[in-house]
Amino acid sequence: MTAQSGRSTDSFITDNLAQEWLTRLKDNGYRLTTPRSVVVKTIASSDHVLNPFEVFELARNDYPGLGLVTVYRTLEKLEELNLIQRVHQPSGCQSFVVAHPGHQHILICENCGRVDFFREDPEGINILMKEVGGDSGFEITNHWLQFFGICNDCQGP
Amino acid sequence: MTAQSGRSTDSFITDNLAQEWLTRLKDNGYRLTTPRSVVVKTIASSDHVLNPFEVFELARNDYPGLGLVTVYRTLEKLEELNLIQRVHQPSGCQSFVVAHPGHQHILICENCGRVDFFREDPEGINILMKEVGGDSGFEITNHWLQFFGICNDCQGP
DNA sequence: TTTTATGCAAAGTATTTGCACGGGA
DNA sequence: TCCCGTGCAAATACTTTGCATAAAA
Repeated sequence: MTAQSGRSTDSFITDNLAQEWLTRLKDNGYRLTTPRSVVVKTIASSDHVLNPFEVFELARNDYPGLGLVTVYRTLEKLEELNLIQRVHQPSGCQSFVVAHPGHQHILICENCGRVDFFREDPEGINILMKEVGGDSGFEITNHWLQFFGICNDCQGP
Repeated sequence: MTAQSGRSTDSFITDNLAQEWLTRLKDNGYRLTTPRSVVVKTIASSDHVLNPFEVFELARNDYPGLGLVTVYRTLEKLEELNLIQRVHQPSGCQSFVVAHPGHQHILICENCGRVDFFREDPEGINILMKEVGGDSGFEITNHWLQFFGICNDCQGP
């Protein structure tokens, strides 16, 4: 897989998202710098999972002087503010994507890394959680549900 | 969390499992050596997730000369033969546990790493998979469902 | 006897930390 | 001006590879 920005055709939304993230950073006492906003815009405008090096490569198109360390440090802050979330895949768990908080679950394209989110059927999962807890003696606190597949663009002709 | 073997009181079962794994290794052209069987027995007799270093520490109790590299190489073979599976947790995905193939899903104690497995309701998931696929245009090929909680032994008094 | 497995040491890879300098507020 | 953020380089953590020796078959 090659790194792609996957920029939405409606760039107004993603630019707004980047703006919102920058405000959140500022509100939390962090400064607004050029390298930081370039990294923020790169991630906020992508609907693909990106690992730190992919973010670095993409962001360097806009700001060649960027250092990989700054990418790591920015990812750390965005994750801390719950603006991005780490994505676990069979190949590893170094990639990040725009966070979708609440009871949303991720859907990942195995070919290109594009992600989509869906709201789970809360009843089904809750029933399953009770059953599983009862059988095992565990007190269930959390769950992960995610789907893998092939997105529309990656499906055959 | 400290590494624990979590050996079952009914050690007959787990000794059998280790024996079965050693036979599988042999059938696949791998030799039966002391370091290898010590590693195999360590993992096969544990119901906790274990990372390579934890396996190393536990196995060294039985065979002090063991090298960490042998642990890595044995884990590789056991994973390849689908006898163990990698476990993904918020903290990372370096840990392994006895594999439960088929439509079984994992339940992990956030405190001690003990695992249990449960069989999902295939109907419920299939329905959800169809819904999710339809909405997103993805062709769903696989899914992950896992629960986190506190096991019986780790719950308050 | 032949060939695989082992453990050490070295090399990779991924990520974090130390530090002097530059830029934001 | 003050002090946080940056990029480089070095350090660390984790995993894999090269190689001579030891052990299985």
